Amino acid sequence: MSEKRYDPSEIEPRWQRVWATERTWEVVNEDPARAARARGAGEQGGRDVKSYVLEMLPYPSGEPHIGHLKTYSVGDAIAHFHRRTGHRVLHPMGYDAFGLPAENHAIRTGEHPRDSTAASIASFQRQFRSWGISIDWSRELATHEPTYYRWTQWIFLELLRAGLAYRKEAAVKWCPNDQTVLANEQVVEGHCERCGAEVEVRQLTQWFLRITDYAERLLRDLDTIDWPENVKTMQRNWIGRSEGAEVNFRCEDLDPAHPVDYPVFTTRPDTLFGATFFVMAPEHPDVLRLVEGTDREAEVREYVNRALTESNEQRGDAEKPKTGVPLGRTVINPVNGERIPMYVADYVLMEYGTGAIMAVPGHDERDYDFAVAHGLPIKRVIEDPTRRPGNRAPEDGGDDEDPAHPGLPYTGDGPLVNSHPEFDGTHNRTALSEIVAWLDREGKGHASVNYRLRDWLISRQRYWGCPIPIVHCDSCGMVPVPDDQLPVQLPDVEDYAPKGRSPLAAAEDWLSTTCPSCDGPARRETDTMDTFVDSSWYFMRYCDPHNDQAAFDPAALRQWMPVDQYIGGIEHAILHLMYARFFTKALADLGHLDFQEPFKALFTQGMITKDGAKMSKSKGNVVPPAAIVESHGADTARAYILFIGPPDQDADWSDEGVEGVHRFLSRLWRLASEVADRGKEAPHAAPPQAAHARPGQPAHAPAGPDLELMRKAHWAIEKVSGDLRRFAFNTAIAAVMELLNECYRLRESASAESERFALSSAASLLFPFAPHVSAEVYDMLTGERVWEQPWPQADTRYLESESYELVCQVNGKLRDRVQAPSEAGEQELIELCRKAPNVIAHLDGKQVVKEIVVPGKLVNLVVR
RNA sequence: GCACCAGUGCCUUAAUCGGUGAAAGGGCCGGCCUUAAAAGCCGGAGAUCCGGGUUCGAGCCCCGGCUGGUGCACCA
Repeated sequence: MSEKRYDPSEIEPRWQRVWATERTWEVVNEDPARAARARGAGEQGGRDVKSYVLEMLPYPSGEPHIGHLKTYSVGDAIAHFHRRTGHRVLHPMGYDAFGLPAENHAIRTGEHPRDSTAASIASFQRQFRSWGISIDWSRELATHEPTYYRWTQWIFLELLRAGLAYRKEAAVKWCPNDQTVLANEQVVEGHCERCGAEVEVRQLTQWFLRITDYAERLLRDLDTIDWPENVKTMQRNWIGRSEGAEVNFRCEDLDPAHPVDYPVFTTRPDTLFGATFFVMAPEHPDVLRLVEGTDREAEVREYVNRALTESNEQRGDAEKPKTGVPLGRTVINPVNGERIPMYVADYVLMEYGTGAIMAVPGHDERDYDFAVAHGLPIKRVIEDPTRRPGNRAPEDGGDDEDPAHPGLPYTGDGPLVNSHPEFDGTHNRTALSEIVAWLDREGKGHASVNYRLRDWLISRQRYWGCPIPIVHCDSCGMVPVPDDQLPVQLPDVEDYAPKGRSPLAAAEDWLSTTCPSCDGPARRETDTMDTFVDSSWYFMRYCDPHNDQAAFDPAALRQWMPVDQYIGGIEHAILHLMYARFFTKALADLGHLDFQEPFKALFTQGMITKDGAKMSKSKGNVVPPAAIVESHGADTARAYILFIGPPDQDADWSDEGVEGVHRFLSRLWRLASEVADRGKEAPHAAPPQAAHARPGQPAHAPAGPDLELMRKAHWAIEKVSGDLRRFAFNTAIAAVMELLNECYRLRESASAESERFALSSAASLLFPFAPHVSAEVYDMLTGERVWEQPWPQADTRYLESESYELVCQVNGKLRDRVQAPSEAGEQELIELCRKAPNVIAHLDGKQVVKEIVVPGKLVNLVVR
């Protein structure tokens, strides 16, 4: 027998060279007129139907890790499948090159971030090529290149001109370790998302993007896109829409002639009559004014200072007892004129609503805790319809319920009580809208919607980012850099170490400039942008990557956008995916685009773990993809990572599993060489193109082992096609394994022609997952290039047969099996079943009370 | 605490509409081949988290519980 062995180190570079020299995966933009015609042609436009397949761009740091291998293996499988099902596929690659890791590396080593980033990008490029990913390299970009960030700056200025970018002083999250501010989204449980340091609060003047203007649309349009439900839910929660009312509480204590109205936001205006006190956040600007010169001042000052210096984590702990101090002032409840005492307490947040709340301890758990701790009155204003008077609440609450306030706090629905004769007895949901209407008529409040989403803070006091194109002039103030002077280039600096201000402030030559407006002396803005700004529009740049007149030509975007299939990690469910949607909507409003959502469909892949734990350098359990490619080849690495489990779920890496997949590819290759050799001895064998032939007449009607093999092959075609459409790559690969097992089982008995057909079909189906060995095997068997072949079509005649095995059940238990003709009717099937020997035995002396027939499957006789 | 997802051989996964005796790979065991081993080929053992319900029939649907994961969490 042949001594040849499956050798990926020889096969893989050979096919990679073909794809590189022939530029197989490049697509060119069509001229707009033709593109418009193609769009008009609609779905059946065949080759002209575009498909934009995109994986989230990598952050180039060090070399690619196993997560990258998974992302691009998934994306490449989809890209190949789309190509072979008649789409023009755009599948580009780029690098999210600005960011903290490169800068931190520079601080440690002095190596310029540009150099370390370039080295890392080179390593990513090398490995992506060695994995055989089908990328259109002609569109490659990196966000740190001036040719790219010039347009990032232009977009910033567009947003500024539209009033969507602004500067304000605010209490912001500050990372003491990275010495920079953070976006809300980058603070995880009070710690910096990147370095884990505990985050502090600082008052700083910072740049923001007005994403909150888009809260409603970001929420609503989630219904228009094909994304995983859990990602949509996370975005909905993050946006946090609450419907309620804004209600004014009047304070006459300072100056009765000039009362002050303090608005509060509440989702429960139906409980207004139960408000027994009023609480302000420690940051509320009026807190100190309200106590100035009173005997409360000292205590309040002390409390506010303590609250402000407390870490987020300490303050945010929901388990912490409710603290606060009285202000010695009162406000008037607008619905009943009652004067209720004012407090300052740190459980009220300045950033949400108005920074002040009405407290309804009878129907809110936090207010209840506070009232109990401070001896404040607790009033029931909503009856619990399920509660029996005198009865303890069932099970829970029986022990820890406060006997003084049975059944409180109660947050459910029910009729109003103790409120107002007009509302008592009305169901609270009805009363709610009536009370809001009444407030509105009286000018004491109005319906209102609140969002949890905050504006996006984009300033970073760091070096390695996109400079903000603004100049500060003593006479003109803040002046945007004119478009024709972009980009504002990032200068070189000596010292990257953060000192609480941007390292750019030390670049004297760069810093001092002239005002574009008055030509007087001016200083440049020294903050850089959050890297999420860079990645919020890169998918558009791919459509027109070399344009030096504009960020992109709208006509180019019309050809490719939106992205048809976006692929990336679930960790970007909120940050990147929300920001990119915001940019798209803002740019659409400014007339630069004509679509509202950037990513039509999203696939989020799960994490690869090792021994159940996240891979990390500190744990020493990283599996570098390069090592697997080296030892087993890229095809094995790619196919294994897709075979390991459903791609949207986390999966644990196993070295044995890699061996198994390698063995599978090896068996495919070996049997294919054997069959190809056999074919040479029998040159008259028909070229096995049956997979693509119309269901017409086969050369001969296969029978016996040939028929079995043909059936299995067509079954696999059907199975893999369906699995690919639903991203079930693991089961698709398993189906090809089954097909190959069948090829081995029947290799002595089936004809060379059938074997060839089955094996070339297996290679064709495997191509999206293991392109090199599939191309090799297909070439050996057919002399054709598999990627130029259309996706195989299952011949339905092989999927059904003239007879099948009918399952005969008695009382739901399998008793026998008989052959039944496919076209047999129900009565015929019942007769067949009743005649089955083992069924007769079980029917003995019993009466059949019911007959259940599932055509094509079974007959169940119910007896008594 | 709330929400979502998941529990199938030793491990990782599969099982369209509820319809056969639960499938694949790895691991393990045995056989063939070999002087022997590896590789290869052939074969084997081995599972639906627990308790109820619906049904002629439940891994699949419903209810309750247990376990694990993820997200959110003082958002008024």
